[in-house]
Amino acid sequence: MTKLRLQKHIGSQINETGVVLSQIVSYFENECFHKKEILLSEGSNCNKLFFVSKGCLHLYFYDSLGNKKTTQFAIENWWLTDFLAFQKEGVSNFYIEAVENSEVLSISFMNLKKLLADFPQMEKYFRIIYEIAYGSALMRLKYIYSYSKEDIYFKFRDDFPDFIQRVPQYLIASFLGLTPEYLSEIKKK
Amino acid sequence: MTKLRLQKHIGSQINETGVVLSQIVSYFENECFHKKEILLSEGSNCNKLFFVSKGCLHLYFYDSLGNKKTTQFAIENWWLTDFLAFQKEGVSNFYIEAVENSEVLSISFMNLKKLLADFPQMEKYFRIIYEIAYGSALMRLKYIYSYSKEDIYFKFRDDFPDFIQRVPQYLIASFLGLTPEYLSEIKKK
DNA sequence: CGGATCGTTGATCAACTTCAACGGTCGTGG
DNA sequence: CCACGACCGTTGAAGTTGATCAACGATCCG
Repeated sequence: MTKLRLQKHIGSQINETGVVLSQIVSYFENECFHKKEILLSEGSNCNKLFFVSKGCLHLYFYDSLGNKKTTQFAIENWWLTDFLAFQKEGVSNFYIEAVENSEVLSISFMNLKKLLADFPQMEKYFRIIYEIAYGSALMRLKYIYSYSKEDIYFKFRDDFPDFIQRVPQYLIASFLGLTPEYLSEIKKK
Repeated sequence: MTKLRLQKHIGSQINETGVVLSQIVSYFENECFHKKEILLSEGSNCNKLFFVSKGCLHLYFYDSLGNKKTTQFAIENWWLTDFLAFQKEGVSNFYIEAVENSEVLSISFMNLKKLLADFPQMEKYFRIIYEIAYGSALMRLKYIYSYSKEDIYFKFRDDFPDFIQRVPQYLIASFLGLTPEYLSEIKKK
């Protein structure tokens, strides 16, 4: 049962009985996606928040030259959506696609509001989730401002060695903000 | 009374009586800093969260070449700290400095925990604050990945015209991740 | 007045991109 | 089971963006 993973994760952040936790996860829907399947398209309304219980997703958009740019990955225990669109229930500029066959829990904006109203403890959970996500976004910005692209790659490789294995190189390149060709050149050293 | 600004801001996000709101803001301390004064130093423990009620702060660090890099500004109604260090009550790698003479409300990590325990409604408030902050960090990352430095400057100038006026140019340059010289060249056009 | 601070200018240089071509691998259909 | 094409990584040459460095000007303030 893949909801167990979410239940555990919530339980690790807030103090609640198993009964309450299982009520909470009942607000979520279980969905499976195979590799390359699209969960969210540009131009469509972003009204779902995803929790990855197995597999890997990525969030990307097309820049003005038509290149795909990956800005986020999400693996097990991570949350993903186009947060900007989700917050205002608006149209998204992004795509979300499965990098691997993935199992995902999803919740609609409406149901999330309902969940937060019914279980105010969940405000704390999401406060923590956003806090961590914000912290890591800032860390990423700091890296971008601090290091050359070469160093950024090395840092990433050292910090997330499993990621390098799991995700094709051109996605890594896109995520780190450099071209596949240049990444290839860096790797030679 | 500068706490009024915070009170209003909290009131705009969560539904509470004036009485409760004024209890909430009583957890904060009022502090004033003059231009260039330092609120947080690298190497010191980051145990305070700041809310700007008047003025402007910036968060920066020194890169490996010894250049100051500004990663965040905070003006009225914004929260600022080294969130990574604050979360784990750890040592900071950043400085926070007043760009202008500023009035700030501060709260220690301990008191924030106390506040959240005493007024669980505040979890919602901070959930929203982090949600917005995270959204804007992602937007910034998207800009960095999408546009040339020239375009980033133009976007910034169009989106935050008052900022350009208020903050010296070399800080803008640092924040946008380009050199003052290059920014100068861009402006010529 | 004199110094510190900030913005500007132009020359040189390095980091990184772009483009075009090639080679390997994997999966699918014949 | 083989052959083909799609997909992905690699290579090298040429081109661009933006950084660096040094010098000069302007302004502000004590």
